[in-house]
Amino acid sequence: MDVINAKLRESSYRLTGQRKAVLNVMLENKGRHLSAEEVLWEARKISPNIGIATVYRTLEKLASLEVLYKSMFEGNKYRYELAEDEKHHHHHVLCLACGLISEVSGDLLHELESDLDEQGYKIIDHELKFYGYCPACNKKK
Amino acid sequence: MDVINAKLRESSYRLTGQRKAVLNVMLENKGRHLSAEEVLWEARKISPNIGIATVYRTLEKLASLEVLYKSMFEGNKYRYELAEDEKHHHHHVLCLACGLISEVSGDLLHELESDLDEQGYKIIDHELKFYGYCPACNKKK
DNA sequence: CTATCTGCAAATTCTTTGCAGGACT
DNA sequence: AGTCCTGCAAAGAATTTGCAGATAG
Repeated sequence: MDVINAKLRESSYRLTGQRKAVLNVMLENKGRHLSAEEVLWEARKISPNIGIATVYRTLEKLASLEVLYKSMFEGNKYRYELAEDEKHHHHHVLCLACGLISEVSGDLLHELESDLDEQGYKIIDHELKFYGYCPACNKKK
Repeated sequence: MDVINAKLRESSYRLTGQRKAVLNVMLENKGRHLSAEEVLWEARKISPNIGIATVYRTLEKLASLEVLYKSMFEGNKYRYELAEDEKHHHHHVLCLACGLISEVSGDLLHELESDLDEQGYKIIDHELKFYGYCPACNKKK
């Protein structure tokens, strides 16, 4: 939290009620992947008049500061999650049955990246998603 | 091509002029990743009155038959590429400088998948994207 | 004070859908 | 003939932007 505050200050970022609300929503949902719409509903419990534009602007800013991770799900929708240092590189498993998003840690990909390195690429980041069934749904089948 | 035709027939799929046009565009751009809009412009050279809706419907159908692969790029836009059997599992490298999309083959991910298997997941597919610089742009820096 | 932030509504961008007419087999 | 297909235009969904008023520092 101190780290987050420091990051915010760095970029002439005003800590308004609405931003506090969005930040609280994200902190209270550590580990979950929320859409902008979901953040809006939660944030309105704290800051009732907050609008969707403000939510988007805030999430965008927080993502650019790496306070949040932003990634695309369901092909056409971003979801945001609190960035936690321990899991800098993590991957998502999306359950095709129930929609559960779980996470896999592990940096299995360094090998592939150094291959690309040798080919002349400079890899900055990667994104990996798995599609399948979560343990609960897999059992039911 | 025979394989494609067979697939089409299987699903009471009519090979109209517009669909031939889209298919030709994709065949002529083997290895490239086209957006619906790009397919539209190319297809109009062959079938001048084709509309964007038809392009989407055709691409969707071809993707469902696994004649094409469909994947999300730039966060908000699908791109389509001809499916070639040899590279069933391949991954994308998106150059942050020039936008070039190149491909990596290799199924480095089985290891991670079997880990998940042991945890009770049933993994059906995965999608991996790398972000960085292609050899040409990396050199220029 | 004054630069930044907000809510609203309108605009954008990509994709999908409804419908009336047209075409393939 | 009858089902499937097409183009058009309108609808949808997610996100962004312009603007005039509000507010943090």
